[in-house]
Amino acid sequence: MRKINTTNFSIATRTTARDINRRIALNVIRERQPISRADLARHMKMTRGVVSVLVQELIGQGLIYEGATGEAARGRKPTFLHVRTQDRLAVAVDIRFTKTYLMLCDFSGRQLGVEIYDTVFSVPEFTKDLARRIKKMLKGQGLGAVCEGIGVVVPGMVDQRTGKVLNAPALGWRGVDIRSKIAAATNLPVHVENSGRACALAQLWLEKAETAGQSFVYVSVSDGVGTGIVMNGELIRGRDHIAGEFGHMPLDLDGPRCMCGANGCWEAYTSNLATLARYFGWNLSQLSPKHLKEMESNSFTVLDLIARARTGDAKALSAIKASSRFLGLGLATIVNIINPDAIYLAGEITNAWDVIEETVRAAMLERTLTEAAARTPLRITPAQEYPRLRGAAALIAAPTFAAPRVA
Amino acid sequence: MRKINTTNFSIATRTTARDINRRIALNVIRERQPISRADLARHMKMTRGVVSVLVQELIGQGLIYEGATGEAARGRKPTFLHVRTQDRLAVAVDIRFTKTYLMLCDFSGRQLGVEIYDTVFSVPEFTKDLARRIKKMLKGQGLGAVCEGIGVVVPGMVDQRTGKVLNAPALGWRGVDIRSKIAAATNLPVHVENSGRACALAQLWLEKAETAGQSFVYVSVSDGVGTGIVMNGELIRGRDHIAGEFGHMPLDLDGPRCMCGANGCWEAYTSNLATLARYFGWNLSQLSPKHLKEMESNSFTVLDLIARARTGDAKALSAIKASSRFLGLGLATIVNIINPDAIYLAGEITNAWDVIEETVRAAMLERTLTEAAARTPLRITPAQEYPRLRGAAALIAAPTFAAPRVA
DNA sequence: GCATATTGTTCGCGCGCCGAACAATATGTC
DNA sequence: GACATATTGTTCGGCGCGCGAACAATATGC
Repeated sequence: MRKINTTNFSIATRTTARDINRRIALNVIRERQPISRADLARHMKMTRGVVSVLVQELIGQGLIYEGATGEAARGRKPTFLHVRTQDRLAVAVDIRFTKTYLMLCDFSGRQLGVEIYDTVFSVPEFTKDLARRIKKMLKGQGLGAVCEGIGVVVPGMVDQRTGKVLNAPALGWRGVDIRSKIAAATNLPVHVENSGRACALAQLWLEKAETAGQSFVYVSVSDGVGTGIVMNGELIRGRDHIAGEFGHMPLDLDGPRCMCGANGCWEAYTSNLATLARYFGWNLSQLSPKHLKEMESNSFTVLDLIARARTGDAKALSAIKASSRFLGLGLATIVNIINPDAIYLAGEITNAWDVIEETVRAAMLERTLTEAAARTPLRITPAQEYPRLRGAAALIAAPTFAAPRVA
Repeated sequence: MRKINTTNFSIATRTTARDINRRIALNVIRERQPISRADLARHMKMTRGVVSVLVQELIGQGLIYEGATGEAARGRKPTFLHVRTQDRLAVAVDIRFTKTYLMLCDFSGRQLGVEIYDTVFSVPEFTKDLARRIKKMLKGQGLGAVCEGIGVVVPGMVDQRTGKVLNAPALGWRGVDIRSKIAAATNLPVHVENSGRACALAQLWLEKAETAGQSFVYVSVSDGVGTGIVMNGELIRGRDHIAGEFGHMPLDLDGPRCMCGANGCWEAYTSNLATLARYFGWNLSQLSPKHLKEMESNSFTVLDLIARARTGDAKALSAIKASSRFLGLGLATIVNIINPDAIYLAGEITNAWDVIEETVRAAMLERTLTEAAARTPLRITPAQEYPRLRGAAALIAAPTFAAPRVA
């Protein structure tokens, strides 16, 4: 029951029906490939005649191609259709506090190359260096393949529409128009996104949909807590392109100081930093960026903490369990507000899921308003490599498959 | 950039284009009536020829009608079109702790009659009584008009899909299938919704859209805090139809006990009850339903408190300001999570907006992640009568105008 | 060789947008 | 009053497109 926006709508022209059906066909092929025209027609509940034409057009647009012929018990053998993703490339960039991650991948998300190097904080130098690396990376590829854009993930506030980094405290960037700078240096389209939303995009566009999970929240626990909201198959970006920041909802207005400047954010209770602080007895409120840098180089991570807990370190276990409880309390609030089909969980702490699940679930039950809501599926994202980078790639690949705007 | 759900989509048939355009035309007429065919064609950027046919169909369906002829400086005078709403009726029911509100209105939201009576807590008696009152109310109307359904608003958890009241503590109802009971007693279609979401529906479907405000949050501060989220012109209902409960996000995990059973919910800090409790020095944690009942009959409301504050009662002013600060802190979290185009505010406390605006804004700035976000428009809903009842009516009227499902 | 089954293509039909022509209706001007 | 002009609303041929049915292509089993 969506209301039509009478100040900004698209009427249906005589090509609209076909545009819609062609795009649906592309998506069905994408999810069920390899698939024959006849099967496609059955899934779409259309006649083979129409599907045949749709397929012809998609082939003409270079979006799909005919593969091998399949087997059939009787009758003519089907011609399999595949989405053309192998030779459509995207460059993904994930700029983080210590390291910058660079990946080349195709439109299906398959990795073709990864580079990790120390982050350069000076914007001009960073851009120049990045352009050089991308050029080199693309040269390594075969000729047929074409790079269709660069997706950039930044930890902080980003205006996806203008491509500006509003505020990325970890990098010390404020009001940096990173998109035009990289676009100018590489001569490629550039899209910029925040890390939490990027992960949600990756889940939406590059992972196999387990159920009809068209509404979900992605929660990534790392140094901070990044989140992205997907409703009805659409990433929520918001008026100022800063939507989705569950990490900074309060658990206690007078709680520990958070990186964002406020007090008692969820992030300040359940992030990796919070967990380590709890273990080592640090006062999170007094940690300066300098301390953080030292800690990174110190290189004792939550993964190490989990290992200690597994070998019987009671203090480690209690630090992890405390963070898990806060994790669950935050998830309960997400459930009360969004009531999503599922919540995806990522981050180092999920490696201890067998240890913490019970605590997380119990905490959720403490604050969810119904028992059914407390049973919201929690899906641990399998140690999929580089979710942020995959999200950056999804920024480039998604427009090819997105639903056309209608009404 | 919406992803197509490949397990549940609608292909475009040869009538889809017209279905879409007909519905768009209906909505444009609705928002700009009276309007001529020629004007409609200009607004829709279609030829008059097509619009003429669309209009003919809408008239045939009884959705619009031709009115008077308008004036034109030169040339043939236009025939004005109007949406037929006067003789399409809806019954709205708002069941609350002390009183039940019953309203008859047309599809434009115009009130034709209101009845207020003591709430009957026994479900069979309530139903029987309600059916009798509705029958009588409808008899009072002219013959031509037809009632197309009953919208029911319940304070608590409601599954809109099944029509069941999951848990309404104020009424003591749990697992009551109120929809089929009322439907059976009245022989009319019944839709049930939670109060916060109903208010959001009313704002979306029955109020003139000030801007292209297709994404907003409605916050209603009364005994509790009810909220509804509208994203891209669609009310968020969620997997279990309990989405939108910002009222129960925590401001402090160890804060005062809330009606919902958890501690430190936003509601427990900024609701009318919380404000009054602050003024009278009550301990909210220890208030039983019985106390609440007494307080209601006591009939000292937040409106009285505001009056006292205006006449110089410093204690009253400080109680109001304290609630306002918590209101702003909660709004900041809403902004960080949803980043809506606007937030609509309703409830008694908005009558003191001139007094509290500064406090609310300052509190928002404390926790919003960017300054732009802190400037999210706050729209005080003009003392529109009975927002819940209007939402109940919107439940019945909305399907007539909603966008058709495509792709 | 023939019946049968399945895939993929082609074609007539009717729906619906598009553009243009046309009818209807008004105002101004000579 | 005749005529030019302007605007609204209708009609009609052209063409895009889904739909159903017929047909061609291609396989298996007897």
